[in-house]
Amino acid sequence: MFLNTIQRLQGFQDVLPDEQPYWDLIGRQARLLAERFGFQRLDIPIIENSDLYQRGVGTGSDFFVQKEMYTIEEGDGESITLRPEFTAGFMRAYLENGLSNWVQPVKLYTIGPAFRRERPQAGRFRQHSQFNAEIIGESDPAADLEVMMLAMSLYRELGFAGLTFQLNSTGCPACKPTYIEALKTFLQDHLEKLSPLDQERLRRNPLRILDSKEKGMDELLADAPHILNYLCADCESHFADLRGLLDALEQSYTINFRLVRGIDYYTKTVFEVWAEGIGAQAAVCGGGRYDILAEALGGPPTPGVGFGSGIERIIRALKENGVHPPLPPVPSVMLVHFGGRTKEEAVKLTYTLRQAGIATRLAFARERRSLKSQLREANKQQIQTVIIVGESELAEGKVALRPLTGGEQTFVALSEVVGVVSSFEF
RNA sequence: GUGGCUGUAGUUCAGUUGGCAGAACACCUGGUUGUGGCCCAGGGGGUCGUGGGUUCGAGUCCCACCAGUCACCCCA
Repeated sequence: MFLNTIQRLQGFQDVLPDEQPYWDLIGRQARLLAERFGFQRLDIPIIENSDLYQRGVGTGSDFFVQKEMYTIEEGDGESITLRPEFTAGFMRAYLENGLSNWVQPVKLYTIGPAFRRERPQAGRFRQHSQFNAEIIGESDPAADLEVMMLAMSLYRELGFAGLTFQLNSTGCPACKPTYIEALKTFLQDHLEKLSPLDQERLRRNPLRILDSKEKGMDELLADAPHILNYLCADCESHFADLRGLLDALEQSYTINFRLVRGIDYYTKTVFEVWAEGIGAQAAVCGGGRYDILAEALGGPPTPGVGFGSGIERIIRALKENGVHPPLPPVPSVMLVHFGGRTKEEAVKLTYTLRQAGIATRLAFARERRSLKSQLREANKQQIQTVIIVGESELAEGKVALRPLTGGEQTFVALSEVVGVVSSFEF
């Protein structure tokens, strides 16, 4: 490498050709399934007014969350932010474009990059890509089921096992505060068992203690109050209905009362899909219901539920599961030549073949280049048939067709090349 | 923001008590006019992450910084 060349930013990645088959596979499968489930594509800007994410994510959420956003203060006083997630932007687009006047609910999906300024680690990058699906305008638990099953179907179709649903309810403004008080009271009675870190969490965001990784917390939290015992009637029946639907589908899930969200706008259902063997970041998908988000953005009360799934983590899980994507097609034929008039003829034939729909590679050479060198190139490119445009063949108005997959070299008239090559089954 | 581990060719890595910078693979060229793969020969490519220090001499020892990686914090 040359000295002082500009390098990639920390936490950003190049996706080289070798990796593209994974992206193609996942993108194709996600679009296919989303549309089979009746979701329509919505793409939103990568940059939005900072207020969207500050209000959406909530100033009452963690201060740290905002520190991890890429926010740019423009010279004219405008503040803009690279999207750290999709949900707030989807709700903004729903409100702004009058989607509440469409047949309800509206089912939308997208796929694209999101940005978070955090320290990279396994499966976490500063730019990552998400497949995102949302159902807006519907409070039926069947909508929760729908997005959950879309996520699960994607992973199944991609062909890996070892997946589990983690399911919980986070309540609503009517019942969540009561639960938080009960949890606080319990923890304060056991303050001496809390690490300094968890004592800090207790002050800042007590729910977060539930997914604490500090020692001894498993035992302590086993006796802690569970939110499911504190749900209001509405939240309780919603959760019961969702469980009933999952049972009816014979879709297994694990109730995880320690599954929490760090963001304010979540209500009722929260869920994740965990995959085995991808390190500390086991979740390939996280989602939930957000019935109070629309109001936080200044809109009318509008229920919503959805999930986001990190593509990089899916790829990581696929590799871990030994799933290999299909390889991309390579050019079927390659034109080689010896410069001069043979080069001109090779160039003409190349574009003629491509117009006929045949994937064609052209040998490049500023000077006369040995046939050996050109054939070596063709071999490495896994070309199936080489078309040799040589002086002697050209003198008879022909070219040589050399199959690299075995078989005899043949000679074909220039005018018949397209027809003959088209008849091959590549 | 915090901590562990790791930084030598495009890649994976070796490099002895401090003494001329290496291998494999990959890439390029050639092996008698223009015939691939296998084989053989040759070639290009490195401020040894960066900067300082110790030393006659540092890839090697010391310090700082940077980057990668894994974990924590946080996780939309």
